[in-house]
Amino acid sequence: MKVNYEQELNPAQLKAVTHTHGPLLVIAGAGSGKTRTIVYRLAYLVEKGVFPAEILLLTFTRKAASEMLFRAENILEQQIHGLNGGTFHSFACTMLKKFSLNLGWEEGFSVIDQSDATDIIRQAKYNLNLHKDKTFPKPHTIYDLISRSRNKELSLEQTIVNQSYHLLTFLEDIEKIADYYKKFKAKHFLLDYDDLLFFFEQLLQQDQNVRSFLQQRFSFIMVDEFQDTNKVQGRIVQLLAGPSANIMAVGDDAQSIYAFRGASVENILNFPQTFPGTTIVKLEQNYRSTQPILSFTNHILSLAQEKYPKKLFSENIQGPKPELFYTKSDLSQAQLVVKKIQELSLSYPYHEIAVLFRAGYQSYALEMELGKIGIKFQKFGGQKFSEAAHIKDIIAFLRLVTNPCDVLAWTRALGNIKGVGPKTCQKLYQCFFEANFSLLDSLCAKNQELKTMLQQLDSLRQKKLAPQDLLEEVIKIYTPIMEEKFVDDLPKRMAGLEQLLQIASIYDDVELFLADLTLETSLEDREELKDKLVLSTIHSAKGLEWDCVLIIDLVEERFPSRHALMDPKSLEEERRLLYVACTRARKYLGLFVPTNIYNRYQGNFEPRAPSPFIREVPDDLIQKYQEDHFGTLHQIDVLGPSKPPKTGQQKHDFTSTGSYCLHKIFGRGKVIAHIPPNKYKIHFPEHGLKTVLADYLEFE
DNA sequence: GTCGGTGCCCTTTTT
DNA sequence: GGGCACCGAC
Repeated sequence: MKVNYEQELNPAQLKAVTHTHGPLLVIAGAGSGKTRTIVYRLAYLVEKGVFPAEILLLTFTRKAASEMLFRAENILEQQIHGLNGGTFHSFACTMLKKFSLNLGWEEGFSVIDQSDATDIIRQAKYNLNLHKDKTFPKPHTIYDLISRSRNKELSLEQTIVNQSYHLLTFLEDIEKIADYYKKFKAKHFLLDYDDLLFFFEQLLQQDQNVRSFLQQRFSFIMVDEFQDTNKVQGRIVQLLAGPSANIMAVGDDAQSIYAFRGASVENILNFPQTFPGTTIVKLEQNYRSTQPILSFTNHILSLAQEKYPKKLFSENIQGPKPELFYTKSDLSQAQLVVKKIQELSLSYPYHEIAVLFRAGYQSYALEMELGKIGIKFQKFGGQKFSEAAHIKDIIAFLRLVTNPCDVLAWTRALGNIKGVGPKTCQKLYQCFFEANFSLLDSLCAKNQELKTMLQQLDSLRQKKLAPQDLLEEVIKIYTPIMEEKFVDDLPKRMAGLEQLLQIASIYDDVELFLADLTLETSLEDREELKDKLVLSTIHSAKGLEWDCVLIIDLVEERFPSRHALMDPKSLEEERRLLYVACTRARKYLGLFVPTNIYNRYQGNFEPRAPSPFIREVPDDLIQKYQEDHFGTLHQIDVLGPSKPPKTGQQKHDFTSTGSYCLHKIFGRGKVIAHIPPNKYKIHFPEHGLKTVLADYLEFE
C-alpha cells in the first residue's frame, strides 16, 4: 500500500521528507512533529528503493532509533531489515571493533564507564600521594573536569578557569592525575566514552580506505538532536557524509541542553557553511500542547537567546492554564504531588503522567510517598541500571572470565571475598599478567575461599559459554555473596539479575554484550512499562511527551542548579532546560515551588526563594495555588492587572560577568553575577563563592 | 594487609 | 544517605 505523504504531512514536513539528496537542515521547534518527519523520511527512502543498510540513523538513545524504525515499519506495513542506528557512542564502538586492526589494536579494547574511570583516578590519586589533602577534589570531580576538557576541546587549565575556578590551585596535580589516567587506559586497552569518539574520528581521518568504504556504505545519514552534538561528533558527521553529503540534521537550538558536555550550537549554526548547498526547513507548527501551555512556554523562551528564531503557532487547542503550587516545604511538596497524581489518574492513565526534576536525588521524597500508597513508577535518569552495585559486581566477574588481565575487574569482583583487599587484587592481576603461578599458589594457600573462586572462574573460562549461560553460571557463584552483602533489598536486586539474563539472551558474543551494557542506559524496556507513572530527570525526558507533566523543586539553587550560577552561559542552559521540561506537556502542566527546604544536617527548614524563571512569569499566564497550614491548596486570586515582571531585564545587566577582580583579603576572583544594586557574587580560588559589596572590589 | 567503626563532607545533567 | 579518610584491632 502506498503512503499518502501529501495528506499526512504539512508542507514543511513534506519538503523535508521528500528531500532525498544533498544536505538538509531541519530546524524543528518543540512539538512540531520532528520525530514524525524522520519516521516518514525513513519510510520514503525505503519506498524509493534505498536499501535500509545504506541508511545510518544517529539518535540520542538507541531506544529512540528503534522506536523510529518501528514506526516506519508500521507506516510501510513491512519490515525494514538492516538499518544502522544508535547513538554516536555505540556506533563509534561498533566501527572501532570492526576496524580495530586498522588502528593496529591487536588486543582489541574494552569500554569503561564513569565508575571505572573514577576507580582509576582514585588509584592515581592514591599512588601520587594526593589523597591526604581533604580539600583536594574528589575522583568524580576530577573525572568530570577531564571529560569536560576533552569534550569542549579546551586545556584542563582553561576548563578549570571556566568551570571551577576555585580548583585552579590544584591544576598541576590534576594534570598529573589526568596523565596517569591516560597512560593507564593505554596500557590496559581501555577506552572511555570520549575515547570512542576521538579514536573513531582518528580512524576516519587516517585510513582512507575505511573512510571511503563507510562513505559508500552509508549513503544516507540522518542525525537527530543535532543541537546536542559536540565538536568531534560534528567532524565525524562531516567525515562520514563525504562528498555526496546526503545528510539530514534535525535539531532545535532552543532545546540545546548538553553544553556541559561540549555540545555546541555552532554545529547547527555552521551547518550551511560546512555543507554548501544546504536546504533549510523550519517546522514551526506545534501539534503537541494546548494554547495556554504554549503561551507559557513561549514566554520562557522569549527571554532566551535563540539563534534560529521560530514563531511557534498552534491549532489553538483549549485547555487549563498551567498551575503553580507554592508548597510549605519540599517534603509536603511530595505529598501534594502524589495527591495531584491521584487526581489526574482519574482522567489519565498513569503512563501519561510524568514528574520531571533537575537532578536524580530530587525525587527521593516523592518515591517514598509513592511507595507508601503503592503507586508503581518507572524512573529514568539518575543512577544507571548497570551502575547498581550488584550489577557492577556481576559484570566484573564476566569481565574476568573473558579477560583475566583486567585489573579493575579483579578489584571489584574479588574484593567481595573475605580477607581479600586492594593489594591482593593487584597481586592477582600481576599473577595473570606475568603468568606467575607460584605467587598465585601461595596466595591461594592462605585463603580457601579465594582458591575455590579462582578455580570456578577458570573452569568457566574453558567452557566458552554463550553470554546467557555464562551469566547464569556467574550468578550461581555470586548469589552467596549477594545474600550477605545486600540483606535489606535482596528480592529487588535478584529481579535486576533476571532482567540482565533477559538482555543477555539476545547476544551471542560476551564482549559485545558487555560493551553494550556500558553504553546503553535504558535497557529496562523489556519490563512492563504499561500504566506506570514516569519519574524522570529532564535530560532523560528529552524527545518524550506526556499528557500531564509535573515539575518539582522550582527553587533557587535546585532549578537552576546552584552549579549553574558559575557562569551566565550555564544559566541560559538552565532556562532552556525548563523550556524543554514544560514543552513535554500536552494537556496539563503543574509547577511546584516549595517555599522551604529541609536541611538534613541541621534538621530544620530553611526558606528558599522561587526559581528566577518562575518569578518572571506574568500572572495572567498561570493559575497560582498556595498550601495552607492543613496541607490543603487554595487558589490565589490575582486582583487587578498583572504586574510586569521585575526580574525581566535583569539578566543582561551583568556588565562584568566572567571578568576578574581583586579583593584585599580573598585575592583574585572571577565575577559570577551582579546582584543589584551594589553586590557581586565572586568565585575565589581559595575561598569559594562569596557575595561581596562592590566597594571592596577592584575590577580588572 | 584487611576490616569495621567513626566522623566529616557535599549531593547536576549523560554517553 | 553515601563517599572518603583515618585509626585501632586482628
